[in-house]
Amino acid sequence: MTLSSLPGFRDFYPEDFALRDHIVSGWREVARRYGFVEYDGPPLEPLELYTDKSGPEIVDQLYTFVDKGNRAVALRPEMTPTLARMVGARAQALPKPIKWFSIPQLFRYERPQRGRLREHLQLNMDIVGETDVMSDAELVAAAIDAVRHFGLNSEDFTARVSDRRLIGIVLQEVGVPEGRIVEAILALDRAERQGDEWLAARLTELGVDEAGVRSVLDVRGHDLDGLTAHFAGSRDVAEAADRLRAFFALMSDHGLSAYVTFDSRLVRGLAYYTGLVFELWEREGRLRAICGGGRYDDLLAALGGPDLPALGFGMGDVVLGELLKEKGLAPERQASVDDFVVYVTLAQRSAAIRVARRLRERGRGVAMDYRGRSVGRQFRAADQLGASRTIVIGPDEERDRTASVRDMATGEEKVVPLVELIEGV
RNA sequence: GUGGGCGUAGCUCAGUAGGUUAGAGCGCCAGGUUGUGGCCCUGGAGGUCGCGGGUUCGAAUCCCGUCGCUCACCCCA
Repeated sequence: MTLSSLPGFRDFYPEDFALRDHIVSGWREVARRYGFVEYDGPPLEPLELYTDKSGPEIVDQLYTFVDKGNRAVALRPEMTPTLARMVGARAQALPKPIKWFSIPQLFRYERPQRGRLREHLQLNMDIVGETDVMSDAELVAAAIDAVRHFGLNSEDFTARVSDRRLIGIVLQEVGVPEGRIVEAILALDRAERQGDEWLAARLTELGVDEAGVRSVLDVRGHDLDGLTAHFAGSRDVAEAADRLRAFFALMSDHGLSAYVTFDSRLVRGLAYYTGLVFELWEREGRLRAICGGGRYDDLLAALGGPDLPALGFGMGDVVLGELLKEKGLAPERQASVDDFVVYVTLAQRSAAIRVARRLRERGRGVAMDYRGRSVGRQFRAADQLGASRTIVIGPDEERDRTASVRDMATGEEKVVPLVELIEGV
């Protein structure tokens, strides 16, 4: 048996599953606290759901095949098209804002690397049907809490925030033609990796004159005030900046100011964002973004869904999991057993099983030895399982209807009547 | 898709001027005489040295290919 899992796919051994479950239940808890409700869709979707509206690079990375009914199908690479369809079907009936979350397993055929596999779990939280800046702030707050929940704080990670509309207006101010704003925005995104020279050349290509290019390079990295000061003459810039200021004021109300910073260099690669964009990053490490999202007011309609404003984010379990392991915040193992019931001789086995049953009925996690090994070995097994108590049933205990209960942490042991043992749980 | 590094037991790693049955620690299993764990002692299981081919009398050690992991690109949920 030499079969291994496919590249980029994971086997979850119990200790791995412990981390996965820790993350997933933490996310659920945070989503619940923000008033989001959970939904899910099929992992397998019609291929057209993605080919029609998604970019070619996404289509290249799709897991696709033709099923036995001769349908072209794909494993879902993202959740938004499914969300658009589901919300679309009931758009009229659902009270707004619609606050839904999901933790789908998503698939993408690409080169696996640290923090990026071909499959991952991703928390998706979306708000549909609301444009107020308060929804922007609450969504980012939820994203931050979805990381803070695991014990990370503002020394560990930070949220970079920007606004596509503001950046678009700035680009318009410096002379990018109306129809090429999106291209210029994507160029800004690539410039993070390609450098200023590349950006200058690209902007020139897009029709920006020398002064405009200099202007863009100047304001890259400026804070919000610096940016508005630079374009002091523009009412549009001032207005767009005001929304961001309101956003930061709200983040302060959420008590999360320490986490958020405006970053004019952040634009995110996806073409469909129309306003707020944000990413969560580990402060020091070389890991990828923990999370990314933003406002996409036109996307649902573009996907054939309802014409409703929306915003959302995706947060993968892979990068977050790496980070938790790095910081020593990952659980070592799944919850251990509560009680280990020892039978001293085979004659007490039945009595011991009955005790175990009563304890289980009370909700205790109980384990026993199967082979009647020596008491010493049974204790060792109890220790290995991390039992908090070991309950010994021997001839004396059986006769007296008692049990010897040993606290495994302190080593303290006492004889307790069975009734008390069971009722005391 | 492109380039670099790596690939020996479940884990962390030794082991090259190529030479008889490939090692250690941890972990696992069984004992240490049948009523008590964490320590200790003894024994054991477990490896086609990633896989395939080549060079050689002989390869874990050299060469080629391939797969996987990883890092940097590319791209990004």
